[in-house]
Amino acid sequence: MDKKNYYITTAIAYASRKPHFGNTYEVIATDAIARYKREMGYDVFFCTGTDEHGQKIENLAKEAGITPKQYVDGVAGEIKQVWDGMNTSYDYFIRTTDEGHEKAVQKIFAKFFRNGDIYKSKYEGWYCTPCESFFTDTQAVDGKCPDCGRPVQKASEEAYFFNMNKYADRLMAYIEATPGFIAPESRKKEMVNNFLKAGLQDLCLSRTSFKWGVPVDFDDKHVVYVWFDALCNYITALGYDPDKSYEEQSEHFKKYWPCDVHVIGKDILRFHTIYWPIFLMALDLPLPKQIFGHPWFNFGTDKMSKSRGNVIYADELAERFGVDGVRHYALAEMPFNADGSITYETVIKRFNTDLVNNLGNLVKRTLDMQKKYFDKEIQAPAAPEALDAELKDACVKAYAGMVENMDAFHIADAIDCIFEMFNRANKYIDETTPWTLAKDESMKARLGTVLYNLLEAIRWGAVMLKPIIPATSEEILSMLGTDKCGFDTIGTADKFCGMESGKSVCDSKVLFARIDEAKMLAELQAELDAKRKAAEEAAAKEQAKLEAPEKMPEINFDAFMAVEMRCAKIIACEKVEKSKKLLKIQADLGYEQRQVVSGIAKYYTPEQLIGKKVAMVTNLAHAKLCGIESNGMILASGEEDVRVLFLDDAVELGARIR
RNA sequence: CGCGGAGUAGAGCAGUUGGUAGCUCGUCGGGCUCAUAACCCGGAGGCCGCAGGUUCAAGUCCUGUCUCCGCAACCA
Repeated sequence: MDKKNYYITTAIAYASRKPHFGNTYEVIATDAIARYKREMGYDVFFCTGTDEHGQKIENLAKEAGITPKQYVDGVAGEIKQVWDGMNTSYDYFIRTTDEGHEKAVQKIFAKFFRNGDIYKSKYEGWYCTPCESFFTDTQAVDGKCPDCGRPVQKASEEAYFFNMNKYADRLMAYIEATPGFIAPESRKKEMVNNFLKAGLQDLCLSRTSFKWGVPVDFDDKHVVYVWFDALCNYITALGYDPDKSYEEQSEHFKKYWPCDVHVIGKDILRFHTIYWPIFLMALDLPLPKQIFGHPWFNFGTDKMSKSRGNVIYADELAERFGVDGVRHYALAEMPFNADGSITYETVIKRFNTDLVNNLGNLVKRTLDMQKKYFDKEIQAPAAPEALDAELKDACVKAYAGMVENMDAFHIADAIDCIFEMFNRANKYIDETTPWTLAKDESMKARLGTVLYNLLEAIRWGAVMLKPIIPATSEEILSMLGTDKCGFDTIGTADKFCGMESGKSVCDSKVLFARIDEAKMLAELQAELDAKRKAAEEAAAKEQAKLEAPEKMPEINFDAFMAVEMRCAKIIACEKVEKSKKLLKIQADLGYEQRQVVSGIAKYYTPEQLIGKKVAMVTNLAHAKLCGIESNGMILASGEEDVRVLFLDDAVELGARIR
């Protein structure tokens, strides 16, 4: 192999709805890395795509009155459009509904079953449709999903399970032996301490409760679990053939697998650092070299969410700031290890400061002087001075810093290095005062040299910006009239001579138009308010719908009477440490005392409860919550706004309630 | 005592192996006029969460403590 290969992926986007700015960040960041690696001489394969199966999509399609396939075709198209709009240079866009992918997933599943990694058993638990997740009794009784808080349904189904523990030790050894496998480092500890050391549970890999998924070909009641289906994209996108060993795979596959880096959101690290490597071990394939869990963008200090009406879309931002305005903001503003924050104010500030004032103005003032003083003709750098070396050094330093940071995925720091160099160039103009030189005919050679150095510095900067804002980079280089565009034309002091004297530059253009901050902020704020209002109205509508709740199956009188409810007086109550939701309650039933743990800490303080009489279910199976014994249940209403059912003080302790 | 991260100028952040506390934005003042009221220079503004300790010397090491965040657990 005479070329270094580099395989990089994003997580595939779930095709339930259009991705917001936070989702789009991942693709932009991955694109910047992919472009950077290409410039560095790697043969890069950059893969992204859409995850299109699952009950949630089946439901959304049903609501829309179309088939799931029609639904995902629409959304996948929308996602692709956003990715394309952001000028992302993916080499392959995979959809999990692609025939080749589905076939391969079926074969992998069957192979696991043949090899004994998957066994058939029975699953009983609670299922949250939006989250596509099963929960055990201890996780989700009382009917709510621990992740999203929405109701879960009781589900019992025959299912296929993957024997995780068979590979846990090997995975642990791999993680320990591969520094940087989980990045950033802090995430590694979370995964190892919380999951691997605690012991893995076997993962349920099939579903029978809905149809929209890859069917298990030897047992067609089942469809494959969406996460399994989705993770496989990383190898099916390379044309993985489950019937062959690694050595027998296609040249294309072997060229790029194992993957160099999976860029993913920090929220799905568990799937990528635990389940995915284990699946690969079961396939006898080499493991990816690195999983990079990037942080998320918040809106100010809040999470972006549709219900809050604060969702920002990349393409809408691009209408105001241009594609490169959005790319630059996303890449420059996101810290490496902590969540980033987007506000309209910072978007405008960064745009004006970096792109308009520092970069755009530098290019324009330099080109305008070249035109004014030399009719655009590039002069030979014939009259050097000590000052010139400082500018040259700044360029060399910027390149070295950019490379170091990009290699570590510290994209924002890499951008800082580049803009610091532009800053130095602006200062150089002040130091050399070309307009003064222009007044003295004898300084003509010096003036030509100064402008040459400036043009060259701009060329270096433009080349360095290729991975970040490719369209702008290209535009600057074309204005300079140069074809020296690659990383190989910059980097060391001896290469500070790419501009060719005798050639001409082109007319300057305004690269980024200055934005009136107050004016646009007012516009954007008005839009945001409108969105908020719409979200509130939608929520109100939703609320109105709830007046006719879904009916539960009828039960007979005996079934109802099987629930023993009695009046109890709360005699002591305290918060459960380490828990946001739980109160530990001692209640007196008259004939005995009970300890009950209740998840109402958000709504009641202990003082509000002590001395009150409440309705208690007394024959509920006891359980442990956060390690604390609970023997009963305090009745309360509501899901979002919980209210305890207090009883009239006249009710006798221990009195049966029916 | 479940695991881990963070608390530094008005805001957002850097501070590597302990040795005069920096950057960006904002703010105040000055300079320049090639340029998109852009560019350049300078000032003000911090007892580096709190309390102890080690040291000639601590944002940086140790101990304790408070607060915030992530993961896990969790609404009987």
